[in-house]
Amino acid sequence: MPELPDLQVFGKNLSKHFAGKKLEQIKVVNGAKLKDSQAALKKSLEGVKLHSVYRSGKELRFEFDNDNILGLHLMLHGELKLFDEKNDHKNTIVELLFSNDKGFAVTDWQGLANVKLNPTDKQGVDALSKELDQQYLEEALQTKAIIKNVLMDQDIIRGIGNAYADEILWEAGISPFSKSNKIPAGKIKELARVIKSVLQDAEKQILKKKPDLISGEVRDFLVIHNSKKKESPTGSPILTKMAGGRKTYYTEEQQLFE
DNA sequence: TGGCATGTTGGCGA
DNA sequence: CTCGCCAACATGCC
Repeated sequence: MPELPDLQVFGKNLSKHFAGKKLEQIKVVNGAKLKDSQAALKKSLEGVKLHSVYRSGKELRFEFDNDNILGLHLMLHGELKLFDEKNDHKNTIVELLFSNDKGFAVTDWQGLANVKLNPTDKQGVDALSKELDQQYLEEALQTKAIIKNVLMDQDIIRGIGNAYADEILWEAGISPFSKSNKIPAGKIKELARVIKSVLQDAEKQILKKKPDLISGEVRDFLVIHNSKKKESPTGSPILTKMAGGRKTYYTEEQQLFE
């Protein structure tokens, strides 16, 4: 389950491989979760040059020269497989073949990964966008919901998942179970800064470790949401508890506002 | 060995 | 109406 920093790296690497290439063929192998038919995808995209690949929230976007955009959501277990690697792609959802005889498959054993033609953004702002600032956060946190659920709510902030929500809240010194509307302005300011720094730093770490990453995820550098670690960098025992149906990693160092 | 891990959606109940 | 929780989706991994 790649998260935002992984997707950021995938996007860059996919651009490297395929930007400027013409899409020869798009083939739907498992269309169960797709809103668009294979015919519609072919009509909109085949024969058109791929302009660029970028990330938006937890999606990748393939922007074509005719202004059509193919959105890709990998969900929990989706993977990208290049054709010039091994070719036994099980559980394929869709395949894209480009003009240089190369291409990639989107696979998912659970069948949940999906592509969508010209997706519309949810109302939330992207986690790395400049719209996500202290002021936006202050308004978004006018709710009784616990802070971790707000950070993961894609209608409020797009791109933060379970693992990075824990990392961000530890770095900001805020308990994940804090009531959002009880967090003081100073902490919100800190949180706005930390969201960016944690995500950007993670991308740097991934690029350093796996510069060509296009599938899977790198997360052994996570300091809190990491089952191999017993203590935070400052020596506090890492605790776990369920929240929002997910396992939450945190420590007593984080201040609880309620 | 089998419990755990991941995101989204939609339904339920407090 | 708001918020938290749960099931469903279906498999590989340590």
